[in-house]
Amino acid sequence: MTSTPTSQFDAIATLEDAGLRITGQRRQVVAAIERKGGGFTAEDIAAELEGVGRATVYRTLKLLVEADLICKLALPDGTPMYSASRVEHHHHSVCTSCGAIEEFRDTTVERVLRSLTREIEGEIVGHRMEVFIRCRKCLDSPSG
Amino acid sequence: MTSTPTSQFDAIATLEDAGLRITGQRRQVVAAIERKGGGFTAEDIAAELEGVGRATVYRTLKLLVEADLICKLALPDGTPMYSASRVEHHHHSVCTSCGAIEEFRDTTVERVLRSLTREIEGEIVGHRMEVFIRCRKCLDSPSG
DNA sequence: CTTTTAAATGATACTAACTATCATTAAACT
DNA sequence: AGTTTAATGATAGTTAGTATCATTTAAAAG
Repeated sequence: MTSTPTSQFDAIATLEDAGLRITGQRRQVVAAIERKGGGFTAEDIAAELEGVGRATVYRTLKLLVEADLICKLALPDGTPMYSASRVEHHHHSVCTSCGAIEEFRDTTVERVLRSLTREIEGEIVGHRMEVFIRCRKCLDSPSG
Repeated sequence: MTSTPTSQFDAIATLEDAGLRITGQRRQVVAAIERKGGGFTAEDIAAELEGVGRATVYRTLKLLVEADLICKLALPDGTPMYSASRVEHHHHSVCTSCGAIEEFRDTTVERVLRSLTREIEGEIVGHRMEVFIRCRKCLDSPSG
């Protein structure tokens, strides 16, 4: 038995707990996200689910981001990508060659933020950190 | 005599050194950026410089980003912002209330990246970090 | 200085990633 | 089953850019 990284039922249950209606479309979006390995775009999902309107896809992704069930991040040029969340308080590595997105968890990032509390005027309410990489697969490929 | 944080002549000289032509439009975009305090959008610049075409504004901003003379960053919702660079290897704090953007320099961030070298599969080629805050001015204002 | 030439510009149209509107549909509570 | 109100989808609009290409102009050459 393998682990269930992001269970559809978790996501659906979380939406339900938030007082939202569980519609067929929302189930389909959640299921489509689970089928994706790394990152994906909103248009990926919209193209895959022809029976679900584009507006609904965007609305559902926004709900999932707000519920911390998925993350919205950006490539170096600003192109938005989404990624299913597996662990809390993580950050992302993004391969600039193949677009693969991985989560990583590093407590030192949290330590940096605490040290910034002394350095930054004002109250820290959030942060974003992305590390851009050339992943092992791309480095090992013939085009190296 | 006050310091010249980002001198127009620096930016123009850098573009010139890169073998680019120094046009009136590029001078105007650089001058407009210098007049801005914190962050700004491409449309801010385009609206301010009616004599310069929108496409040229976007093209020039891209050149300046590539030359590390300005940074492109994003608000929590992904809205892109630009900010003139004053120091190297810095990161940004963005006030989620008033949009003020400040640079900060923290060597611990660089230390985190070095520690990630051991944790992340692949080669780190870049990173982005933004800290979202409520700035002192907004915290101190009546609406607190 | 004038000529040359290739880079830069601006107008226009286009794309990507959303967001607003609003009539219609359907969860889910009773 | 009936009611209510959230959710949907079609459409149009917005924001942030990019592509095309005829025209202009910086700057190198003569």
